[in-house]
Amino acid sequence: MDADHAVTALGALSHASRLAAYRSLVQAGEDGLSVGELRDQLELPPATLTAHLNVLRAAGLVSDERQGRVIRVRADYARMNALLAYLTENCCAGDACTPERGCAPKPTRRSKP
Amino acid sequence: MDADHAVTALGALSHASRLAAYRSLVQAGEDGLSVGELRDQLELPPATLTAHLNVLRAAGLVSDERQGRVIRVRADYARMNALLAYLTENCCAGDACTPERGCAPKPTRRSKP
DNA sequence: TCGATAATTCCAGAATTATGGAAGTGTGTC
DNA sequence: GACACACTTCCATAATTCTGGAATTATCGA
Repeated sequence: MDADHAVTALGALSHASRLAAYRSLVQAGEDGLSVGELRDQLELPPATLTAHLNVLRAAGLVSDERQGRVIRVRADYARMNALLAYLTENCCAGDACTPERGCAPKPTRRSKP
Repeated sequence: MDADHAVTALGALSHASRLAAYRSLVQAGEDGLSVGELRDQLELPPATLTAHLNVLRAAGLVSDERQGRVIRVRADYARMNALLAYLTENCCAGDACTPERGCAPKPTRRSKP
């Protein structure tokens, strides 16, 4: 994950409809959801939903697979984890903060020695 | 963290200059950086940097404190962790995925019983 | 082949966001 | 007070993103 990819992914998620769609997919797990199921949940016109899905696709946050007439969409967990890791990379000036543990710098450590 | 706050935070980070600024602050740790230090790193005109900082401030991702003539800016780790948690909330249909561990659903589990 | 269903692309007007020069607000120093 | 410095606000232009109707593509079943 480099800066450009991160910006693209964050931009893709920074819209109420797209974030809602993405979260539904994350919560749906590996089976994902069909575009129609997403449409029912979000109540968006088809063209609008497709436009949003295209943004998520371009960002690599979801993948899809045609199954007959329906297209099944899934969240890409690897990419999500890479994004989360990027945001916290080398955080807190080495003060024992990791993506696993969360970031919480020690309460006191001023610059003056 | 609700959907609106998450969208605002993600939107704030979805810009190359703001993401770079935020990551610098995350990596700087609790001491943060002054606006001038950020300006030197990012090489942006003052008005442009201020506009970006205002977006990060409005999203609650950074806080600042005036110290004499300089303004010191810090990343808000609590808010960052809340955002990361929101993205992975209830993920993977309960298949043992947590923000701590990352999301990696089991390879096979189709819907058909 | 024909019709129905699922989803997409095309397109253009509406809305939002980005950029940075010029002017303004605090703050410290002489 | 007068000046320099650090940063902000104001504002107008430019650039990007959003939205959804209409037309199009793809698949399935009869």
